Amino acid sequence: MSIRRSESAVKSVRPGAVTLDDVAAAAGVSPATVSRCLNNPQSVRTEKRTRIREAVETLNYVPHGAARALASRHTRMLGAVFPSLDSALFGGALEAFQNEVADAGYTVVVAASGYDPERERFHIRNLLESGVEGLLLVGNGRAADVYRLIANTGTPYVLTWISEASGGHPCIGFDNCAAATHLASYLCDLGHRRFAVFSGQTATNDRAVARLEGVRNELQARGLELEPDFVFERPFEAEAGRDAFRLLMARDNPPTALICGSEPLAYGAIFEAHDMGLPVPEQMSIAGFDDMWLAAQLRPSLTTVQTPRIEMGRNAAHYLLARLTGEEVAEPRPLETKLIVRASTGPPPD
Amino acid sequence: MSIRRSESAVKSVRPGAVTLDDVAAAAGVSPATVSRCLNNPQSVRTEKRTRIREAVETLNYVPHGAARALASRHTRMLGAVFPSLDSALFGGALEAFQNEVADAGYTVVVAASGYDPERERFHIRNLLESGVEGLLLVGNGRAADVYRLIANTGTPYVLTWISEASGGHPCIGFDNCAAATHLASYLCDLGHRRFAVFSGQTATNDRAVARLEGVRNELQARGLELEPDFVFERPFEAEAGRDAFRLLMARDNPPTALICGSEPLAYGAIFEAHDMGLPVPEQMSIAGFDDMWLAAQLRPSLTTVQTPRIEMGRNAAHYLLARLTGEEVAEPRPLETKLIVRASTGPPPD
DNA sequence: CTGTTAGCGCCTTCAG
DNA sequence: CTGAAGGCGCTAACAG
Repeated sequence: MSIRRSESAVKSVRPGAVTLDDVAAAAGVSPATVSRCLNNPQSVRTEKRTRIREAVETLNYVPHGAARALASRHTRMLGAVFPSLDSALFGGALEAFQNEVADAGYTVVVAASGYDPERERFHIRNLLESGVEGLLLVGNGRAADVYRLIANTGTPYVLTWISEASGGHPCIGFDNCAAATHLASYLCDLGHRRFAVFSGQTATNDRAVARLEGVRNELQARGLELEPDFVFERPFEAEAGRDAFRLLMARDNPPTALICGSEPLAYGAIFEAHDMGLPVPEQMSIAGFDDMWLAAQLRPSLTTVQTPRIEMGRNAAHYLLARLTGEEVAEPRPLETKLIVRASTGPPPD
Repeated sequence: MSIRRSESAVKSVRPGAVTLDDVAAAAGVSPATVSRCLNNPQSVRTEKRTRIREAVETLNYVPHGAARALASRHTRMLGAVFPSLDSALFGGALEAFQNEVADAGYTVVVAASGYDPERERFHIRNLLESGVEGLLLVGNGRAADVYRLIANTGTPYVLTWISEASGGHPCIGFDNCAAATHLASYLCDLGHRRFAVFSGQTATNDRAVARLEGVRNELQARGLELEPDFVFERPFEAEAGRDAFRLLMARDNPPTALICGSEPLAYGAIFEAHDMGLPVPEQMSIAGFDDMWLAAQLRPSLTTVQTPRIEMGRNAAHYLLARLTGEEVAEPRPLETKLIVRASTGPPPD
């Protein structure tokens, strides 16, 4: 994360670039008229408009974003910092976000934090400096000074993947705790009484914390308990799910149901169970979180909680864009999750 | 893709933002000194440096990127346009690219084209306007005028996922044709003589074209032929792989080996074969392309071509950054691919 | 509808 | 090592 700025200056990025003045000269109008023509064509007489358009064409004029931004006080850029980008989870949200934002003539500056608060802060600062007019973040796991930094620039922001952050931050997401509770409740109803959880890293992932809490709440409400020995914190990878599953099954008196805080962990558990010859769900029910495409294709197919990742990306874009046009924007309501019951869960073995 | 620019102006993005002049006043030095202190601390006496740093802290000064870019002619932004972002394929490359770029103090502007040349052109133009100093693109499937547009701004660019584009564009990638040939050769050596290919859409994906050509070349060299009926162009989704596989197996005298131009298509084929009760590889060998994590976890595990997506992202970053510092950069050499033989391929049934 | 006039906030010579 | 001065390319009032 060390910044090595290039030692010395470099030849200008756009050496003899053609400017708006060049276009004006070529079209025989004033620079101001060209500017208008570019930003609000209707306000320019048709004849001049076509002349200007021709000049733009022949000169291959490309407006200078920084100059435009400086004068207009609009960068037309939105920023997004995701924990990671190498899966369809945040990738899907990013793609949806980008698509919406592009339709409004905005551009997306993106960064990946790797679930590291320090890197997230670094990136947020960079995005703010580069002038993003709005910011999409994931979750609420960051220090107060980061919010102060954002507030200081007056940049609108939105927290995705959660539905209510203490401190009154605008959120576009779902209730992780409730979703986990719902899943646990379903499993309890099936008759399970001993549970394991494969969780994300609670130290840097408040969604993981909430999901774990949701499970605990439900168990407690039923007079059950989640044994510390049966909770595994792991990175969100199938391989990690396999490892954890192996450890879990080596314990005395293993549980009959496993709740995974993310889908790759559940995939790994199912794969490992398969390799161990342990029948799912007959000997062990396994459930996940997110409902990626693989969940429905696996055998057994995975019971999981459907999570609105596309919707979050899209709605976050709409929210930020609305804030930028000065609209009064209502506090977004939590998005729905849906329990998708498939073949990987069933009654416990008698 | 219609642009609806917000009707009317909006209150300034950074209303009463603190400027470099404010910092200068607070620190009792000239603006120029503050600027130096920010960009080249060594050139300022230690005492003033600390005074300036304090002022920056207490005032919560955040530099104004657009102003800096306009004056210095450096936006410190790089652009990237990928076909899609909702999988670990391009997502992995993006993440690697972003990480490298961030280490150099740069920021990444990203867009997804959805494999649509028009949208790609639109996004490339937008990125150039927003001032990216370099551009990562995928493949070579675009009209000449897009390259002219880029050339006109003098922006360095690099084409990833391919190793040589006609027209002498700098490329950082691998030889899709050779990789496919290699894979086909391996299957021929196993004794297969009748092949099917599940390909990407050749109209908008030059990597898919090259892979198809690679297979054709090898077959031809062996005196074999790829029946047009056995070539399916599909979007890169498992579901599409399932569909195509069902169609394929409904044909008279189906092939004994299937080569998939992307891994999701291969996953789908394997899932469908499983559901049909068709043993893989005994009755049908199936191979893919990319070696994502699932390839090794599937049963049967997938024979596939490992593709350097992380390396491409990272190298593209290094290449562009080097070009920006004015270094003479050698034409990058093609990256390696590797045939990973697993359990989904074997000799044809007698 | 169009041209003129001032900057936007910062960097970067150039003197000192 | 530091300050003063000019301008990067464009937009946004303001007149006309």
